[in-house]
Amino acid sequence: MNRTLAIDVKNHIGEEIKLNGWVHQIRLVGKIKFVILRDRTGLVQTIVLDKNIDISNLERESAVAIFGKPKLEKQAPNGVELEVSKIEVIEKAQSPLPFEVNRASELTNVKIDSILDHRPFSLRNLELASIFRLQAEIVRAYADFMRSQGFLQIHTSKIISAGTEGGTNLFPIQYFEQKAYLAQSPQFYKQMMVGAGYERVFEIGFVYRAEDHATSRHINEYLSLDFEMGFIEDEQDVIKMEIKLLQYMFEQLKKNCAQELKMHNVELPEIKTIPQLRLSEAIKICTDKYNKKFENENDLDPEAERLICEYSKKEFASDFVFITHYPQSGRPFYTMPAEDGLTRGFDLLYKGLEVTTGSQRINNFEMLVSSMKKFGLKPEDFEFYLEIFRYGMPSHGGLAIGTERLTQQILNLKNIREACLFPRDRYRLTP
RNA sequence: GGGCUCGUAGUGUAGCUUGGUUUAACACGUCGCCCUGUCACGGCGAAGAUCGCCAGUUCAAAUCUGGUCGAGCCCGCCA
Repeated sequence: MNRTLAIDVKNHIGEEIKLNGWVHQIRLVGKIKFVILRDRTGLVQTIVLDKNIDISNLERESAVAIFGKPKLEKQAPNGVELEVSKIEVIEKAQSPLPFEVNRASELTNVKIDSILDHRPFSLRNLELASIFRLQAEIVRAYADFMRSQGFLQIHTSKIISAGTEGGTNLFPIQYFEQKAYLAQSPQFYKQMMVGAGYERVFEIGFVYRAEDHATSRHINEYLSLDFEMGFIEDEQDVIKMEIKLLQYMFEQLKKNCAQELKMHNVELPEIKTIPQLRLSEAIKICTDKYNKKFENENDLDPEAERLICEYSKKEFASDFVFITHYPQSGRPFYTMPAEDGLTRGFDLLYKGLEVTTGSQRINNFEMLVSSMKKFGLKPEDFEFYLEIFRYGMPSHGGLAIGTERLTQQILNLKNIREACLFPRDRYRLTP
């Protein structure tokens, strides 16, 4: 017999059908027994009235086949339930279960560490599973949008010979007789592909940061949504592209993830435009309006990021805010300089957290080489990268979005690890 | 690299400040009995923890001290 999905049960009233799934809940109410079945499409209530059907040994979370006839029933959830004729246990679940998986998280209140220790099992929970359904939609919408704008999807190596952006640490790996590193960004490669003639490219791939921190917003391997575009006027073209991207993405999420958003009590706003502040203005706002003191005026610290987002929400009714005109000292060597020691680099903050870094890049060969030297890098080590800059490199720019951070902020998750299936952090290598 | 906090049944917590009537409590889960409309079902009962580990102080340690292992958070840095 073909299998029917939970979501389709209502279309088979009166027919004998087979359901497959997991035993979500068992409720014994006297001589009536309810078995709630869960499959990938959701829940469906089944009812056992025949006293010859023995379910006394049925365990929650066992994988089962349930046979029976659906009927309309006012008292059932969604008005439909299946009257059981037979239950087959495909594979029994052992007791005890690692934790209560069939309830809303606010009721089970399981700690992130227990969730991650039992990661596949934890995703039996509808609320936890919904995070990754939404994340899949974020990534799908990203790819669809980029393609619609003429971007080519590329896949570049995560095994590299040298780092791109000085500051962050690289994971060294042994590559036969050579020393190699895990890529911290596809930066060089996406720029090279712009110069190659594709003009517009995007990549969805893991990147690796050997940063020795343990916070609710850092993981050492994360999924980076990168794009790079050629023949731009300046960084504003990149910013405009990201605004259109986020508008499209939010529309798609509202349309295709209504259930997931509702499960997390999230109502996505319509993005009209996104305000911009120069870094110097942002610092002034923090100092003047919030009495914040800065030790380093090259960047906003996490507290300042939260304050500026609070300000943006109040003044512009926007959860997002771009910070622009960062000084050269805080940005990577390939960032296009602007007047007064500033750059054409920007960040995007969302609900108090940095989710994007981008910029216009240097496209002139001599300027790039001299910038490299200023940063203490040897141009001869990067010949593979520099070559294309000799042969007519267009003006260009791009950005990178942290997928898990974006997911975390959209769903108001406390910890970024909740937005990552198998997070790699300072101490965790399994599962 | 610097700082702060937490480890108590399968899960989540209380108890620790002020060591002793604690036989370590509560909720969920598990097991048994009852219940013909549950939907966070309900009622009655039961099992399940040498209080992370090691050492110390003490007549007495879940409780105080030191070490150790594990975990969470903040800062620097970053998406």
